[in-house]
Amino acid sequence: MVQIQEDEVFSILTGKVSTAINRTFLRSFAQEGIDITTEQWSVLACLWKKDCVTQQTICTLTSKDKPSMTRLIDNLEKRNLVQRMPDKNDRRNNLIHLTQAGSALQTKATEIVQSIATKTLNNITEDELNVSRIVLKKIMENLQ
Amino acid sequence: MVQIQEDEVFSILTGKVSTAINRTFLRSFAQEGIDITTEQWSVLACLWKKDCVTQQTICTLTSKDKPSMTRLIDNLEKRNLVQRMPDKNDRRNNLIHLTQAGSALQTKATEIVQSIATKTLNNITEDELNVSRIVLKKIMENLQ
DNA sequence: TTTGTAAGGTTGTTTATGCAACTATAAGCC
DNA sequence: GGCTTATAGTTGCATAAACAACCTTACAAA
Repeated sequence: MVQIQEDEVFSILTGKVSTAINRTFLRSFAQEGIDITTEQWSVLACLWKKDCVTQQTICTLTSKDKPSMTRLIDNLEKRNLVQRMPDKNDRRNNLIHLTQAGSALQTKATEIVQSIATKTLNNITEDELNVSRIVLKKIMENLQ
Repeated sequence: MVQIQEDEVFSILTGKVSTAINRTFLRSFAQEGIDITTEQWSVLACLWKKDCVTQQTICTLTSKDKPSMTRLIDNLEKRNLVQRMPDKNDRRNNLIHLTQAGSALQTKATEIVQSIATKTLNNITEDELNVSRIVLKKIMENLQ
């Protein structure tokens, strides 16, 4: 049995790492004059790959629940970055559509995220990164 | 430069892993009839090691900011798990003191956390874990 | 001793998560 | 067709994070 106490792995349990990354995200976006949160970015990132999908689809892609998504989309609509569209084929669905402003953010935001990733992963070797990928994948499977 | 896109490392950026762990925490505690959140647990865990410390000390240990700590302590006081005590030597300080109920949780909660850790890290080798420790440490330094 | 500054905490606002309960629409089954 | 069940989305409530602004107490320097 793996004994966990007081080490770096422990801190992932307490959310230290993710809140640190989240803070960096928020500050970097704000610094560049982009007024969105990390979570809003994660939704936009889905739409930049494939626009006009249902809220449920985005839920699955981002591992968020339906109420969270309702409110995220609410906030993105407030900022005029996306728009809810009715689906003629299934009236239960909202199709989430990027506005022009939402599309326009892609280049800049992607640059910022890339630079955060570069900074965050500085000094970490390709091998270490590959092991981490495996570990993260196993963790997600273990939590299924 | 490390190119980040669409992989497991990416998902740590989006917070997927930490929210999944957080969900597991909440459910496990609830299932065992312990009505605390992950964040409340992280505060209690500090106090179980050393009781009667200032809020600021706990902030540092948990990497949370002062307003977050004020409210966490508020909620822990509501549940009668800790108590704010005045510090005679420096009246700016609140010394946070475990109640009997707060102390009593330690054994059970520690068992639960240990079992979550075991489940979460299932199938991960000692070597992989050690690399992950290094990577997490580097990430925290990079974000410092 | 007075004044400036630093440190510990609190409060307000916005955003987000978890869960439960709810509405509306769709689809399968008798 | 009518009933049941599943799916998509919303709302309410409690908790938590980030940041800014604020109050109180301590301390150091002029």
